[in-house]
Amino acid sequence: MSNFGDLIRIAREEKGLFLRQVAAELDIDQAIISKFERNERKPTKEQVLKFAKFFKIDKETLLVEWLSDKVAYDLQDEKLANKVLKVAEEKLKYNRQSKNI
Amino acid sequence: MSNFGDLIRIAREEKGLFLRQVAAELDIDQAIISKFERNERKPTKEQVLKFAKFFKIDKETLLVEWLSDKVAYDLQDEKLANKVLKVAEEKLKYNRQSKNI
DNA sequence: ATTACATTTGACCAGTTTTGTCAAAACACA
DNA sequence: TGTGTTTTGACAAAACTGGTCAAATGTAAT
Repeated sequence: MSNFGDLIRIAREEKGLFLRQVAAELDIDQAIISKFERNERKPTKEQVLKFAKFFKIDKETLLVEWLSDKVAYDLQDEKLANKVLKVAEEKLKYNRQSKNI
Repeated sequence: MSNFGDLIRIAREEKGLFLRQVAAELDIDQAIISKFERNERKPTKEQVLKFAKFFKIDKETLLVEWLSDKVAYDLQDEKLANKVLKVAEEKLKYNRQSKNI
């Protein structure tokens, strides 16, 4: 199962770059990027977009990876996770409809 | 579409109680409860359980309502919400399997 | 209109969590 | 061992949460 960290680590290695170089390019401390790659820290949305641009990864792909990591993390200890996801989906559907009246 | 705030407001009104009274009973400031009822603030998990107990609402029902509000809120501006939910579900499934090896 | 009471709002504080910075430690390997 | 990379951990700054309180607003009866 993929995750945000894997995606950016693989992308970096495919380009043969060091953390230091990516750090300089994106203006993010290399220690933080190291932590991103090991899923020890979650990036901000802005940072996700920086990575997508730099590594030419599809923006949506990376955002979905990042957001789903977050949701899965929030629900990891919840026995009710599946119910929660289903209800959340309904709520989002409902909200979209309400908005478009 | 229901939400946490509606559930506890309806429960309170069915019992004919004032915010002040619920506040005293649960030891939560009435201003905060007012905000919960209008979904202006999210309660903590402990508070959710307090409400469930006091109003005799099924614990799971209320927790699902609360957690799904939170997930839906996090994803409300995301066009990718549905993809995210699907991927998050897979991740949770995967994590549970990995744990039980 | 005034009173009495309930609810809502907003400003403020405190505590927690998140994010960024840095240098030292650990690792890899010639 | 020496060189360069990555990881770790301590620390501070910034952002976010949660609680408290009083004033403002809303509501209904007199």
